[in-house]
Amino acid sequence: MKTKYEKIYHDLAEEIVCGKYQAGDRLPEEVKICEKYGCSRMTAKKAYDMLVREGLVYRKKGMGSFVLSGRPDDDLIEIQERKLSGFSSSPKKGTPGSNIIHFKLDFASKFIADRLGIKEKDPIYDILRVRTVDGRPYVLEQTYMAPSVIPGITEDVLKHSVYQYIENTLGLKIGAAQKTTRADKSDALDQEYLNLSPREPVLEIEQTAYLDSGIPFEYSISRHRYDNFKFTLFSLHAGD
Amino acid sequence: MKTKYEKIYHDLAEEIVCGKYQAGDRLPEEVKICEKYGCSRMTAKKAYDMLVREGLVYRKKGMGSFVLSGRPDDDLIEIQERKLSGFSSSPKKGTPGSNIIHFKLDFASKFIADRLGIKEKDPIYDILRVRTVDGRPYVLEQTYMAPSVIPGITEDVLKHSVYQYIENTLGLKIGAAQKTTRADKSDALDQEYLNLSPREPVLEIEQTAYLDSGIPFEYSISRHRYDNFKFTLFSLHAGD
DNA sequence: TAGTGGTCTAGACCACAGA
DNA sequence: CTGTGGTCTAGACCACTAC
Repeated sequence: MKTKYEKIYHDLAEEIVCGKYQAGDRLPEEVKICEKYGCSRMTAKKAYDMLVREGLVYRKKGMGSFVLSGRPDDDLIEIQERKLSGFSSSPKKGTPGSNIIHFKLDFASKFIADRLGIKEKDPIYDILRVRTVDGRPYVLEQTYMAPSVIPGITEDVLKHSVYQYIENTLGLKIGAAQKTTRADKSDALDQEYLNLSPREPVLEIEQTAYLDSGIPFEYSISRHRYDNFKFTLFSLHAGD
Repeated sequence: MKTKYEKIYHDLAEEIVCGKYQAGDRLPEEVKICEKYGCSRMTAKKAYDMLVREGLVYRKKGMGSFVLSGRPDDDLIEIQERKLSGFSSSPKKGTPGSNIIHFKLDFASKFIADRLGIKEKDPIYDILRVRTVDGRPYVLEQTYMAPSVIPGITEDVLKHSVYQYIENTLGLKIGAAQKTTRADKSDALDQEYLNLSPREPVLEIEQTAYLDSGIPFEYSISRHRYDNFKFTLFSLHAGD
C-alpha cells in the first residue's frame, strides 16, 4: 500500500467484498473520505474511480456513490477480470492441483520468438500442465517463457505459483496481459488430458503477459473443458 | 468532446491508430501537452492514463511515454475490448448483414426479469437475429430488452443500430456491460442458422448491458461460429 | 544534474438531484 | 437552496533515468 489512493481503494473494496456495504448501499461521499484519510478530493476520487472501473461502484452527480452487484455465482470455475487481486480465478469448492506433463528447455520457433520479443532459436521454457480440481482435469496449459527474462524456473516453482515467483523472488512487476478467447473442437491431446469425447469442445485462451517494463515474459495457450469454465468481464463503455 | 482530457485523449489515440506515431515511438511529454492544450499536468496525465489502460501506451518514470503495439490482425472476426469506440467489432472484409428470425413482445420469465431488473411477466422484447458477413452467418443473437426502459424498438431500428437508437434518438447513455464467455456444443438452432455440423462448437457470450444510470437495459446471448470469431482483451494487472 | 512521470494539495467552478 | 460528484488549475515534492 504505497499510495494514499491505493489505501483508500483497498479499504473500500474490502468493506464491499466483506459485506459491510451491501449492493445498493450508499458509500461515504468524497468529503467524508477526505476527512477520514486527510487527503484532497482528487485523491479520494481517484480511489473511487478505480472501484467504478471494476464495476463494484456506481456514482452519479448530485446523488452519491453506491455499491453495485455482489454478483451471483454458480458452480462453474470462473475467471473474473477484476483487478482486486490480479486475475482472480475462483475454483469455488474443491482442492486445486497441477500435473506437469512436460517441462523442458527448447529453442524458440519463429512464432513463439515473435510473441516473446526474442530471436528465433533463443532458448525457451516449454511447459505443458494439466490443472485439476479434486483430481478432475479442467484445463490444459501450454506455456512458453524466456529464461533470459524469467530465469530459474523449476518444477518446484511450477508446483507453486509462477507469478508469485516472478514478483517475490525475482522482484519483477507484472504489468498487463493481452488475451484472446475462442471456441474450438477438442483435439487428441485435449481429449486425452481433459477426458473429453470428440464431440466436446474446448474454450481456448491465448495470452501474452507483460512485465511492468513492457517486456513480454509469457506466452500461453490454455484449453479449458467447455462445461465447467466461464470467463467474466466487466467493461465500461465510455471514456473516464 | 466535452472535456479537455477527452479531447487530448482522442487526439493522441487518433495519431496512434492513424500511424503518425508508430509502435515504439516516443510521445510528447506531459509539459508539451500542457503547452499545446493550455491545461495542467493533472489533465494531461488523465488523458495519458486512459491510453495506458487501453494498452496503447506505456509510460515509465524518467523515460517518457511510448506507443505500444499496433497489434497484428488475422482474418477472424474480432471483438476488441478497447474503448476507442465502445465495443469495436471488426468484421474486416465483407459486408455485414442482419436477418431477423423473430421479433416479438412477450412476458418476462423469472430468469430474464431478474437480469433486467423488472418483474416476472412484465412485457419484454424478444429478438432473435443472425448476423452475417457477405451472406455467411457468423453469430446467432438472442436479445431481451424491456420496453419500459427502451421503448419504441422496431424492425427498422434493429436493421440499423440499437445502440445508436438508444444514444441518439432516446438520448440515453450506455454505461457498462458484464460479459461471460463459454464454449458449448452446438444445438439444433445453432446448426440450422449458423450452418454448423453437430461436431462443431460455438463460442457463447452472455451479456447484461447497463445504462449510464445503472439500470440494465439488455440481456443477450450470442452464439458465434467457432472458426471465425475471437474475443480480445487487454487488461492491466495492478491498481492505477 | 536535468528531465521525466507519479502523487498530492487546496482550492475553484460547474452540472445535477432533491427538499 | 444545499449537497453531491465532475473537471480543472498551479503549484509542490518525490523517484527514477540518463548524462
